[in-house]
Amino acid sequence: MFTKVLISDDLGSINQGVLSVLDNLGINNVQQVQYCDDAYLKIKRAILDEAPYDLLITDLSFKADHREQKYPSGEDLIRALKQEHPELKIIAYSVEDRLQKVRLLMNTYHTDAYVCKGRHGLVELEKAIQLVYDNKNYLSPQVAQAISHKTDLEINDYDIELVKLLSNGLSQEDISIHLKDNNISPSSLSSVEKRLNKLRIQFKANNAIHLVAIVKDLGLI
Amino acid sequence: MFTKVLISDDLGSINQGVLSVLDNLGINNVQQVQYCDDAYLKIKRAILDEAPYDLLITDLSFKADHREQKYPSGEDLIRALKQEHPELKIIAYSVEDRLQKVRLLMNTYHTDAYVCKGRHGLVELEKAIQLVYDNKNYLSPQVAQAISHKTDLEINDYDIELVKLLSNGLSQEDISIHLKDNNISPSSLSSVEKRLNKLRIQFKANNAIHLVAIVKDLGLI
DNA sequence: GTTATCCTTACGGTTTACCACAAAGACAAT
DNA sequence: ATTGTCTTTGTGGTAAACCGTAAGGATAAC
Repeated sequence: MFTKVLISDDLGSINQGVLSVLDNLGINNVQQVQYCDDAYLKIKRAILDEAPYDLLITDLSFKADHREQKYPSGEDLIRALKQEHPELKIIAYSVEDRLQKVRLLMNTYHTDAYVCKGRHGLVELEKAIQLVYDNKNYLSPQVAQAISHKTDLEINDYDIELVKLLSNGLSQEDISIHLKDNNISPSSLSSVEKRLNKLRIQFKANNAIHLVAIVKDLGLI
Repeated sequence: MFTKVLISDDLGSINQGVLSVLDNLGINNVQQVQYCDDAYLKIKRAILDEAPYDLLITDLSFKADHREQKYPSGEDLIRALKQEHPELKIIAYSVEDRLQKVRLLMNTYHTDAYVCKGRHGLVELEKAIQLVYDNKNYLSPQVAQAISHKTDLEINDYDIELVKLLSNGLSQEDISIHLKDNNISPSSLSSVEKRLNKLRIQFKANNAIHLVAIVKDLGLI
C-alpha cells in the first residue's frame, strides 16, 4: 500500500475524514496542506530529499485569498505535477461533478482517479486509493459515464466550439468571421446557423440562450 | 453553553471537524444527519419528546440523490424551522459566499449566523457558536459586508429571476407575459429589456447569451 | 402647488436571430 | 461522365433582440 501521502484541500476540516480513511488503510505518513503551491513545493522537496510522496489527494477548487498563488487550482497543480512527475499517483477529490472537467483531468492530464465529495465520498475514496495502488483508475459512479465512449451522440468538437463561442458573447456573424480567420470549415453564417439549429433541436432548446444554458448545465462547455 | 446540537451536512467527512469544535466547547450531546428532511424530523421529534435541540448547524447545498426530499436545501430547512420554531438557533455553514444569499438568510429567514467553509471556517464557527449563544449574530468576514447598508448596487431577486427565465428559453416577450400573469411589477417588455440591459452592462456581457453564460458561471442561477 | 427625480411604459429604428428554400460544391459508386 | 447524396453557402422574409428617446406616473423635498 502507499506509504507517504499528501493531502491538499483548503478546508482543513474535511481532511480529518480523509485522514481516517488513510488510517484504516494503514497509511500513517500523511501530510496536509491548504494551498496548491504548498503541495507543489512539498512534493518537489520530498523528491530532492529522496523521500518522495507516492500519492497526492487534492481538491480542485481553492478559495483565493491574500496569498498570491502560482497554482490557483487543483487542476493547475495536477497538470504541472503530472507533466514533471508522471509516476506520482494523483486522486482528484472534489464536489465538482461536471463531466467535461472529469474528462479533461482523466484523459488529458492523466489523473489516476476522480472521486466526488458527497454522502459516499469517503467510501469511494477508499476504493479509489486501492485501485490506484494497483495502477488502475477510478471514477465515482456519478461521473463514470464521463469516460464511457458511448456518450457521444454525434456531437463533435466543432459543435461544442460553436456553443462555447456563443457563450463567450460572439454573435453568429462574429463566429462566422472567427472561423474564417482560423481557417475552420464550414465557416459561413448560414452553416453556423444550420449547425446551431441542429443543436437546438437535439437539446430541445427554444433558442440560442436556452441552448447555452442547457449545454452549460450538462458540463459540455 | 448549548447542550444539544444537531449537525446537518451531506458530506459526512466535514462533520468531524465540526464535532471537534463542539467538543472543545464542552458540547457532547451532538447528533448528525446527511439529509435536511432527517434534520427536520429529528428536531420535531425532540420537541415532542420535550428534549429539544438548542442549536442547528446546517450546510446549504445538499446533493440530490434517489431519496425524494421535502426540504432539498438547507435554505428550505431553515425557512421552515425558523417559521415554526423561532427560538431554535441556527447557524448556516456553507462554502457559498454570495452576498445575496447571505442577506436573504440573515434578514428574511433570521438565521443566527453565517459561516463560510474555508481555511478558517472552523475557527469562525467556534466564534459564531459563542456569539449565537449570547443571542448575537455572526458573519464570516468575507460576507460581513452583506449586511452593511451600502449594498444597493447589488443585484436583487427580480434580476436573478429574469436571467433564470431567460436561461429557461423564454423570450423577453414571454417573460413580460409571465410577469403579468404572476402580478410581478415591472412587467412590460420595455422594462424587461431595460433591466436586462443594465445587467449586461454590469456583467460586461455582449448580449443576452453572454449574460446567461456569465451568470451561470458565477453560480447565481 | 411646484419642482426634481426615479421608475415604468411605450414607440420607432437598427441589428441580429431564426427559418425555409435554393443554388453550388464535394464525394463516392458505377 | 453521370447520378445521387450530402454538405456548404447564399437569399429573403419574419420574429426577436437591441438601443435611444420620450411620455406618463409615483414619490419626496421645498
